[in-house]
Amino acid sequence: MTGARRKFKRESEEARRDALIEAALRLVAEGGMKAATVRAIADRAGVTPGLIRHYFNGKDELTRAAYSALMQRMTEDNSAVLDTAPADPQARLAAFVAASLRPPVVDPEALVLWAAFLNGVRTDPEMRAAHEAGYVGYRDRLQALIAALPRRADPQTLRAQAIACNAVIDGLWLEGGALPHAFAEDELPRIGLTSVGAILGVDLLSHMTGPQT
Amino acid sequence: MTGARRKFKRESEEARRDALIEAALRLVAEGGMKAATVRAIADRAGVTPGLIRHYFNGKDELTRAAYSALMQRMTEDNSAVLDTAPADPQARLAAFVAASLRPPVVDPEALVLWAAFLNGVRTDPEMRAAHEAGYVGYRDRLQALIAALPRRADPQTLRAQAIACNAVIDGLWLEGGALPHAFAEDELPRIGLTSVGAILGVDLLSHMTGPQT
DNA sequence: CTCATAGTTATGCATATGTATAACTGTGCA
DNA sequence: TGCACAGTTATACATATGCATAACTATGAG
Repeated sequence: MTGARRKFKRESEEARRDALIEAALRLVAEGGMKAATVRAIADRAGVTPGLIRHYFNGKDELTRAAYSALMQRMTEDNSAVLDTAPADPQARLAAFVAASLRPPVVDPEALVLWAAFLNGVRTDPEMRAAHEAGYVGYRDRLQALIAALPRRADPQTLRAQAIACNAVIDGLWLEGGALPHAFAEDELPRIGLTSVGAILGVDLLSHMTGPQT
Repeated sequence: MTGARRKFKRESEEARRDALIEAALRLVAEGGMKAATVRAIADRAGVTPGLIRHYFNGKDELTRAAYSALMQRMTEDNSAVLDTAPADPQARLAAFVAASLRPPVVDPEALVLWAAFLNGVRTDPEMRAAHEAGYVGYRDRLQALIAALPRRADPQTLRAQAIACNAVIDGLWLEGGALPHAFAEDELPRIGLTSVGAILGVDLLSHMTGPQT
């Protein structure tokens, strides 16, 4: 056996960071945080462990970067629906709620990732900040959609209703990820529209469109 | 320094197993699965690491036992309410739903534990079985309460509605654990009763009782 | 009181993990 | 072409982790 040194190709910083983050997320999704060791991550990304330290100050920083990327991806998936949504406020809200309860937002892998990072989010201030940002961003969008409904509601109840609707949606999102086979096609969006409609006192179910555009 | 051997007291098998399980759960709740090492668990339980192997075949078995204990405790907390619940079906269901959305069922620590064990539940067949048992147990109780309501509903929609209500409740349970400060006193039960009532087409909110008996 | 046994501790080991450091090499530039 | 540097690899190290084994001792039976 010749002790031949491994061949390699130089890549841009962005490409390498993305590859490492993606490898970390995949490993976490497959086997929990425990499975995402520096060696496993490097192997999955096709590099050697030392390179992680070249692009990140340590494993913790890579973990934080991976979580930020996850949050960003999820919020993007979700808000993209508003670009093609109709103008009618009620239909618009219905589209947003339904999109939050369908793939790719509802996804077993996303749930596992969320759970795996939960403790870090509690503990690490930076991860906590990233989480808060993503959470309030989503809730603000939801609240804006609710505020646009043709009805009268004072700011206080508006905010309370936004929290309530967000809770129902988040909860159903969790259930959909945890028990993918328990729900029939479009059953989750239907439950969500029923519940959110009940909280707001409007009918959203009739505005539900078929499976994503 | 005298190499004095540590003093110890003999305990019953049950006491030792309980202590080790409790120590493991506390550590997981505080720092995730990663924090629950054999040494840390033994230290927290006031014994030395070797003893874990005396009472469990390995760390995995202790982990499984801890999860089973957790599931058992949670389902007990929840079903205890039915013992003192009123006889009227509607009030009975309302009491059950509300209890599921109040402490001690809703609890940040419980959520963290749930998340920490999620990957193991997916992976390990035994943990999966324990989870399924607890889940269907809860859903069956809920479905029985729904079936007792004075209205007509065929078995198929009954089951679908039970799943939907369960999803809403679970979701709100999650939110309550994740954001303890986001909800006012009894706001979570109120949201839950509103949503479940909407799904079933009955009024549950008027049957809500004050904070737990 | 004696003593055997099972509960408990102490020690050691093989492996895994994160990180530091040095050696190598592909790549753009003069 | 040749060179210098940043990207990449290889190696080493200190510590942590789960597990095995042997030594010890609290406790109950006789």
